[in-house]
Amino acid sequence: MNELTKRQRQILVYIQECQRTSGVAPSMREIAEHFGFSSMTTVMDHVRLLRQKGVLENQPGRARTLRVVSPLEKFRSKVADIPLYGAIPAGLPEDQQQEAKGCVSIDIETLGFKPTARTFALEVRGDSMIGKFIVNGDVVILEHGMTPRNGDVVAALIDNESTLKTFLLNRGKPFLRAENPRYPDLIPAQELVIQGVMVGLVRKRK
Amino acid sequence: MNELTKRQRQILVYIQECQRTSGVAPSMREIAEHFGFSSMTTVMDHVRLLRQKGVLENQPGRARTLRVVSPLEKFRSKVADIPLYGAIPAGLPEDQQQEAKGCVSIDIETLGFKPTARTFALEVRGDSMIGKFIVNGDVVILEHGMTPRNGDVVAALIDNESTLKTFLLNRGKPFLRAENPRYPDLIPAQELVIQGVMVGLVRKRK
DNA sequence: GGGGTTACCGTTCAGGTGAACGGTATGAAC
DNA sequence: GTTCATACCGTTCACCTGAACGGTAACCCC
Repeated sequence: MNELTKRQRQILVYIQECQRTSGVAPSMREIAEHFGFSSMTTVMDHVRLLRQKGVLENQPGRARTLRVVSPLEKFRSKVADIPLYGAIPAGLPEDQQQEAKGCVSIDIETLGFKPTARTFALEVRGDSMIGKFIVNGDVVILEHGMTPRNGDVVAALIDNESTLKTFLLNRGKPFLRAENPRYPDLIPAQELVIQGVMVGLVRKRK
Repeated sequence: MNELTKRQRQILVYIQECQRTSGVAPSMREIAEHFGFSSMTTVMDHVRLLRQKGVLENQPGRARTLRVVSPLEKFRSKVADIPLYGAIPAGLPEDQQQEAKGCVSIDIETLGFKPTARTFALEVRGDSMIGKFIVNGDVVILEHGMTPRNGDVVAALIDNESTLKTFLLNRGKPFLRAENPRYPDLIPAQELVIQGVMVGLVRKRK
């Protein structure tokens, strides 16, 4: 009895579709029109059943408040949009999301961190950071203006290009180190601009 | 001139807040009530200005269609909710999101993969997979029922617990290998149940 | 001081909208 | 064959809602 019928599933999918494409839930009449119903009651019946089955919510008496309830609802947290830059030239992300080339959307619970206006993402090129288990193609999420702790991964501006390094405190002095035996650099941090501190990482299947 | 005034920002934030908390945009009168306006025109004026400045959209003539436009709008793709299991006992994720302990929400563009009902996430314990640059605390996203390719990371059921291994084809025969010199196991894949193939990974700051 | 912008008020109206009335047809279950 | 759930129709009503009318006050800029 708690199973959805074919028609009910169609209606649920349509409501979901509307929310995703236009961002707004359909009105009862719009649902009727879409399915060719000539009566409002038909829609009301379906909505009532879907609500009884716990897969749909609405605020009575108010327009367009239909909302599909997912089983994961109770776990879902806020989703943040983080701009993905191709490369960060000297300007730092002050002038904001103008030259973003993409967008990483992820919930803040999984990220373990509430993004700010100074949070951004970069795609990793090369394997200079395999020592920190970061590989080519990974997307790293960074926070600009954050004070790095010893051992943190940071993005630094080297030769007009963002490069990932490990931030180290050696006798109180900050240094940057590449995590790859082929590049055993150790650069005094003062000489460089630190663009951001790594706060997260996303990897997709190769 | 394209800057928002304090009042305009307040109204924009309120609209955003409504969408996030109740999932529905406020009506003009609800905005008026919230700010103590006794006239509808006040709200209409603000909405008109916010629309002119390109930070707000609405579908004329239809109720509750206010939508905040983000600068990242054009890059944003659909966000998928993936159940995060604490552990997967023998049953496999057939019985669905009942015993999920969390939810990973991420956009499908970043994930590089459109999740299905058989997609799930696991938290990595231990460093048996550091050879594949997967560390303790990482959240791996897996697809159940997918055929693994040579070298793919898979979750297998060992001693009633999900363990990550590398899937290898050795002279046509499938094997599972732990990516840690301390565990040089090489197990014929037939003896084990492969619960999923890794399709993504999320790491948060330690 | 005049013009432009912002920020409000009060009112009216047409139409969108949820909700409820009562009805029919179909198929599965017992 | 009766019962029940689903799936539709047609209509009406109150009120929510967007949109537009015209007006006032404050502020900044030139």
